[in-house]
Amino acid sequence: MKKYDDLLVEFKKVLKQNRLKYTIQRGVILKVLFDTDKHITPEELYDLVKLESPNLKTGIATVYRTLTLLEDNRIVNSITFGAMGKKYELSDKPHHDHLICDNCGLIIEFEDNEIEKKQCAIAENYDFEIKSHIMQLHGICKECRRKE
Amino acid sequence: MKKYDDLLVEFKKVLKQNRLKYTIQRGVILKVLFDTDKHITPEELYDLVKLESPNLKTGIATVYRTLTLLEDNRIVNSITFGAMGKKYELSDKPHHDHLICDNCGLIIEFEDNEIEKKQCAIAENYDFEIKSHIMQLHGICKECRRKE
DNA sequence: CAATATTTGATATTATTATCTCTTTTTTCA
DNA sequence: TGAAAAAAGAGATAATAATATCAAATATTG
Repeated sequence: MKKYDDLLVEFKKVLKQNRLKYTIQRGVILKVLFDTDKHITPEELYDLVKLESPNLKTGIATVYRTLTLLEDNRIVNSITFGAMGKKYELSDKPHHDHLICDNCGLIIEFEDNEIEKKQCAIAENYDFEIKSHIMQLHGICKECRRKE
Repeated sequence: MKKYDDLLVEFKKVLKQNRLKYTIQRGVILKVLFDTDKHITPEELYDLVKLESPNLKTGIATVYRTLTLLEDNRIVNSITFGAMGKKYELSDKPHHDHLICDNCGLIIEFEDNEIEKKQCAIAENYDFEIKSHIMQLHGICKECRRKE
């Protein structure tokens, strides 16, 4: 887990590279993401940002825009739930994928190097420059199966 | 590729299993999906349904509902594009995953048995009953890289 | 500090889902 | 069978989520 300062430095570097500007709003959003250790919806993040700096009057649009920006630059990643929206998390952990229980919403994280390698090989095969990937295994967790 | 009749039988079986009803609207939506061989948005599907049976006055809500129903039962699958919506396709091809160009939207389909096996092993390890999975490799395609 | 480019918040627009009443399909049982 | 009765679906539309637009405000550059 990176410290917040490192994360901020990385964010600023990314901004510079893309000729984008560092703003207080972007800083606050990153801070809140750093302080939150679970997957979070844009709406939840918006509420936390308002708590963190009430006098800033940050708009919801800025939250969405910043999340997209952070995701494009692999600083956060998201997972999509069938119908109902997306949840975001910082990418500051080693890369991992997700097992998702379609019944109760439980999320289990895992990583697998072999699969990662295979993915690279596939991309190479199609002459694709791979930037990121999404892998989600959907099903029913142990607990939910027990209840049925 | 299955024939439409087989597909319809499968659909009706699924409906029965879930104590759901077969309706003309659902039939038409399945038919249009069958006749369309590329990924399609709900909006596009809606327009095609109106063409297919103009006198039925199918509502857009029914299209969304039916897509969700079909997806829950693995008869169609969808891919999500970062910001802008989802696209659907019939699952009647052998299972495959997607390479997606984040620049031009190109979709390349591929399959890989080794990865599939590895996924099953992971699910088993966490005592998860796996129902489906999503794997997307995002990046920039050959053509787009050439242009840059 | 001035010039330039980018970001922001407010709000309009679009996409998707929820609600509610009326129909249609399925089931029940004479 | 074949009418009800029961259950589920449909369409219209309201509500919510997410994105686009645009004028004013804020960063960056030199």
